[in-house]
Amino acid sequence: MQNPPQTPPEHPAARWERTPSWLLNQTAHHAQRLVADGFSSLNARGYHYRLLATLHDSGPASQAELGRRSGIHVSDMVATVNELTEAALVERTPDPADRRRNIISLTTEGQHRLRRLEEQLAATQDTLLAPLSPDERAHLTDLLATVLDHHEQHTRTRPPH
Amino acid sequence: MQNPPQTPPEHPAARWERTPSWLLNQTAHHAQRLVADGFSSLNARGYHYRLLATLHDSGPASQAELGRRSGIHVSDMVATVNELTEAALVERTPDPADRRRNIISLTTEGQHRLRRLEEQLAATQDTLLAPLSPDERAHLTDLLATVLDHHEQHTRTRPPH
DNA sequence: GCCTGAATGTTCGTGTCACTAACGTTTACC
DNA sequence: GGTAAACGTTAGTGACACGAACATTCAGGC
Repeated sequence: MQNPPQTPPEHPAARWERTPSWLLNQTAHHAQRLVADGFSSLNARGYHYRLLATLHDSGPASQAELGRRSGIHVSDMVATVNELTEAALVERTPDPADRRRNIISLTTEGQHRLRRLEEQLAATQDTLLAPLSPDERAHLTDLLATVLDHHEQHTRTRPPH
Repeated sequence: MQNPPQTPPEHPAARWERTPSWLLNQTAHHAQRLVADGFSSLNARGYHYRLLATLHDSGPASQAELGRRSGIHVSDMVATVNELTEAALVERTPDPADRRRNIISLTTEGQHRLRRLEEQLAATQDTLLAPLSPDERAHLTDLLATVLDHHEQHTRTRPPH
């Protein structure tokens, strides 16, 4: 049901198909599928990468803190840490200074895996933006960032931690 | 991305936060939330709008055909039609010419509801793109459409019929 | 020091979108 | 007439994002 230029009669592309939110969601869906496919070839999914990257960027932390940094919900964090622990990519150690907390840290294996996921992700970006020139890619990124930033500031009345 | 001068200090934005696929997904997520919120104030969700709009655009059809036109999976179509039927926005009539099929058609109420959803959606677009100028909005739409078209043609090598 | 209130980790459940598998019925093709 | 396809339906999965509840542990006010 694609609408090639020569689609004459019936469906000249419904109006919602040119709606920014629709374009955004559809494009994001394609992007997500590309990313997910790339990740799943390494037995990972989005949350895994996000957690590993967050750990690599700002070091070991409690699950709650990691949730804040990565944007992963605390309850999803549990499962994510479980999975990564089972794969030995991450370590869960009780915090001696605060017995409520677990300290999550990257293992060496985890760092390796992160690197491979990152390569995968970079390759995916290229596939995703294939039809755009470098200038267009930059412009798209800028526009998206502007929109995103705007809405994050409007929804995130986040208390400093 | 934007490093607005006032970028919060703590986390200098992990690298995945500048990745096109990330920006796309996050922005789409905000968009989807805006849309969903707007729709849910009218007791609807995305599939409802898509089905109503598809019906309005290309007229009554079987569920399978509507699935093809709207991109809604056949099995989800069942639930969507159920819900809309229950709300009397749509009618499900057995096709006398083909007893496998149901013919789904818009009711008058359904047309009204569609109009209200459309108004909602239009308002949401404006909220979504608030930080962009008209030119920027058009450019963003174009870029997204380009990417989307490219990937739709690449993934949809679907046999027609 | 005690008590209250907050934070933490955890389990369970919800919602949306997308998609797969299976099944019975009905139609179409050869 | 028999096989293959299409149709509608049910049920289930997966990813992502949230909410509610709960027990344990810590921290601040008094």
